[in-house]
Amino acid sequence: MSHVRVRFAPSPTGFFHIGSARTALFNWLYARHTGGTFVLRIEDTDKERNSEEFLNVIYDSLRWLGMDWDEGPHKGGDYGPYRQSERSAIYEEYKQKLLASGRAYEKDGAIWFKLLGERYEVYDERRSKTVEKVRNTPAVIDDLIRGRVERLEDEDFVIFRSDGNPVFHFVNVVDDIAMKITHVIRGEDHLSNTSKHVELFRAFGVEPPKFAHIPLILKQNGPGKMSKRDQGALIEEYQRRGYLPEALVNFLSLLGWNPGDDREKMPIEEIIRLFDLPGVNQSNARFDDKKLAHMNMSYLLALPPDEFVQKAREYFAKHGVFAAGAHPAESYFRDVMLISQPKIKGIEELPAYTKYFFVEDDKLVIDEKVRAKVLGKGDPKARLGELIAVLGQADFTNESALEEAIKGEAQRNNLGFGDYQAVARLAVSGTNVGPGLTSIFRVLGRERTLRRLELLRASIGA
RNA sequence: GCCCCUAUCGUCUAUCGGUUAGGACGGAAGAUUCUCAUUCUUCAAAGCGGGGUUCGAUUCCCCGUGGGGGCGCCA
Repeated sequence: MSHVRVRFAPSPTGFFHIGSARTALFNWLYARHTGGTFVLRIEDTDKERNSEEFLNVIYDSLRWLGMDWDEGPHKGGDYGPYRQSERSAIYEEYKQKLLASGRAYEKDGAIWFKLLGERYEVYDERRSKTVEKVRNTPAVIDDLIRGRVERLEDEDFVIFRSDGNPVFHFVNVVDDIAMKITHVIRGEDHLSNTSKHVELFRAFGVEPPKFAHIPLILKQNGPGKMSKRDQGALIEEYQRRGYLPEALVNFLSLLGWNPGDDREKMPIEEIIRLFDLPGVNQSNARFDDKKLAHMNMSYLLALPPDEFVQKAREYFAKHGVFAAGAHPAESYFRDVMLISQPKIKGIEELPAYTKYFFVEDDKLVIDEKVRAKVLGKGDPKARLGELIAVLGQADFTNESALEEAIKGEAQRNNLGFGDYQAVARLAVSGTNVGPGLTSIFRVLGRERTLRRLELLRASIGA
């Protein structure tokens, strides 16, 4: 097969939609799978909404997700420029071709594409007016996912607005020709438009590329496809919330595609190796944030310690968790994060989950409901006293030594570890959930652990 | 209104005519664990309806129905 060239052609709207990300991903995967070229082209013909900021949203999101482009902005290439707003001369040239061959004409100040065939008039109910139609033969769309699709294009359509700017259908086709695109992989919402595009390719005397219309992502609740307003629709939201891009990419790759067996969690190299267009589903997929969250947790648990701590550090910094000048020591922060890693489902849980590690002992906030519950049974004051006594000599650098020490004390009093766990946890963390108790002890250290135990004991009335 | 695509557990999906219809998320129950989470075990849960084709249809075809999309001087 000749060299594959695919493109992702977003328009800068200020958002990066999850559906766009999936379209980009399938293009990128196909390019990487075939050793082809992934082109990034910016469709910014609509001058109303267009700014550097909006462009950066696209670049940032693609980079964050790990989709590097081979040609495009910041990269260059032999078929530039890669922003449609800079390609006017090329569009003008192609417009002249159509004008010269009689396949375009002017009407109402706009330039229209002319279909071939006998003309007739018919009343259009939807637009409630009479329109001119053409007895055309159906365009044949050779789709790698849908198979052969025929669709009749029977009305001339505008290719240049009266303000002189070309429209989407025209620039899309011209650029695909000029950039020698071999495979057009895009959402199914473009399938009906494809007949226009095929007509244009033919009018330019060019064989259309292979098409692959991928299923859409439907909103989780309610009818219709996912739109910007829907919960979970924007890539930047996942970025902000500390999702792992590898997890999001893995999840997205499985929305409308699968490797043909039961594998789900796969490294990107594996996905690239297995991905192919004929394996893409034909029916739309409903978004499922629970499954994404699970995938994210799965990746989080498997993250090497250094990387996990790095992610946590970035998240804390980005969200200003620590007041300026109040950053904890690096090794302490690391210890806290690493004992929390196996317990959480997402990076975003970390600040709340670990907050008691970063307050002064006497400023520890105790959850009142938990306090009432824990102190309401047994003899908490006695247990705290026993703990304080035994922990005075224990080795705080060794979690199993701590555990043995507490178990030994429990045995002497005919009790179990559990009789100490809840009250001790309340004392050091102010809550009833968290990392292993002895992990908390080790990280807090003897001095702070004992102080917190003392503080709680002192607060309990005789 | 016209046109196009589509249809397996609640959700994502496997099955390339013959299976006790499999897996995952979510749900339920249980086990493990110092809490929580993880992990493990078990359970409930599906072929939209009607016609064909065939010895045999979830699988192929047709018609309904449901779902989705398109029909701009938006992209």
